[in-house]
Amino acid sequence: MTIKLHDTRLGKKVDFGPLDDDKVTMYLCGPTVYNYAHIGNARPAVVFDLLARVLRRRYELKFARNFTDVDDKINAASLETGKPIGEITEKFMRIYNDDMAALGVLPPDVEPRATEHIAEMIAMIETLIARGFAYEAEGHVLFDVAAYEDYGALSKRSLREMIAGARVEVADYKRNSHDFVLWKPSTPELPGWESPWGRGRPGWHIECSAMAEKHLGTTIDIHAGGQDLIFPHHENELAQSRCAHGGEEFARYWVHNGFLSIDHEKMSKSLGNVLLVHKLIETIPGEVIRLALLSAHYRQPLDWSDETVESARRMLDRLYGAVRGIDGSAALSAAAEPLPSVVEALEDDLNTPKAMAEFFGLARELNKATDTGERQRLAAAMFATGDLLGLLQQDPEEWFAVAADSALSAEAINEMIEKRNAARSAKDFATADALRDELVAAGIQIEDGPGGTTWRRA
RNA sequence: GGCUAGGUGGCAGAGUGGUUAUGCAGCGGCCUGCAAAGCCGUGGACGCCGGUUCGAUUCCGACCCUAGCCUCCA
Repeated sequence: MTIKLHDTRLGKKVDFGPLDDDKVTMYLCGPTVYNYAHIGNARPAVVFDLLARVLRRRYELKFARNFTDVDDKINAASLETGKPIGEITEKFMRIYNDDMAALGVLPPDVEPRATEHIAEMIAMIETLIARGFAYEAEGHVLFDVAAYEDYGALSKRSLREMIAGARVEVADYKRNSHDFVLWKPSTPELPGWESPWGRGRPGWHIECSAMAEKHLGTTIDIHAGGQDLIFPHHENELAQSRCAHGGEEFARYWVHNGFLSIDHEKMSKSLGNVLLVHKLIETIPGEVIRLALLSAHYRQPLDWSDETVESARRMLDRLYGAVRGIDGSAALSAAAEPLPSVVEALEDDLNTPKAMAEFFGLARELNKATDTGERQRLAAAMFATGDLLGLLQQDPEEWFAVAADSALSAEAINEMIEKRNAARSAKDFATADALRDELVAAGIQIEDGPGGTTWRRA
């Protein structure tokens, strides 16, 4: 079985094979660090973290995810808050990594920053000018889309259509309305670097091209990102890189995740429904958010709502419930392999819903098994599968103890359980039930099992 | 308007040219002092109209609807 991926350029699912037999390179467009990441930003981070995990099982992966730390939005934020640009970008890079870590996103192999690759960008722009794909105009350097005949191949648009549908006034220094900025001049108060075209700063698209080239080479295996980046960002990146590299292929597979909506509405500042990961993780376990983001196939649209979250939480309850109370599970998991059917589903274009269905099948098997050795073997497989998915990373007892809504301490709960069990032994069921009702009212569910009484948050 | 994706049972959400997705919720049973969890069983679906086919939710065409993109939003 080969890994299958849906390639945006071809518009279909294809067999994946890297350029190098056992090495894979992958680039993901990371955040522009001027604000907290929202849940929509988290989707590609989580989805492609999972893809990275899946790829690493078979290949030596070099995964790069950049930070865009020079951008007009950052400049605006600096102007607004009066804080230096570097302070803003440092702060939000740190927060971004912390927030993503809370969602089980493993650090990529490289996290290049745009500001540390200015020289590479300038060199690439010079090459583009020298080869006739870019021109200087009024302190700007622009990419000449007319010089690149495959422009539009990725986003499947023709230049003619785009020009016909253009709704924006064209700057008069552009030869063509779709020419895009590679370099633009900076005023003294804006961040800027000396260049052959004067003091200025790079355009957005060239950043990714330069960073991908520097860290992954001229041709990369997988380029990932959100669907909304296909045009213009990825189309432009593709154009720049190919033209700078003598027409060589830029990315062999283009993979894009679908959009996320909130309560069936587009997330936007004007609607006031922007959900920040930083805020969400205060009340929702990171694994719940992660699973919620993986509950739909990555290319499908995903609607985020309270139900989405609650549903993910219930799924995790079921998985954690199966492995609860099994000894030595953590030690066993080190040697265990993830469930083959889960791996297979993930290797089939990251079919996470299918993978979860298979995972639940394993949980059911475990719930049914009575033999201790069998239960340990199955539990080890559960944890190994969880490791692959970035789930089941907590101790099951801790998972069920997270009593966010309960005012009762663990000691108080255990005390009440003892009292209740004493009453039960004495066949005083009225007292026992009263205690249980009290706990339920506090958000604690009692479970009498063969090994004694356990509890969980409701 | 153009381009690209979608429209599946109460909800979420995979998949398939004829045979159980899965999770939650429902119903019946087992277990339990009663519950909860778990297990067993069960009802319920493929936007609309045509076409291909022995047979289509699955392929083809039209239509309706939804979403994203159409110069810097993941």
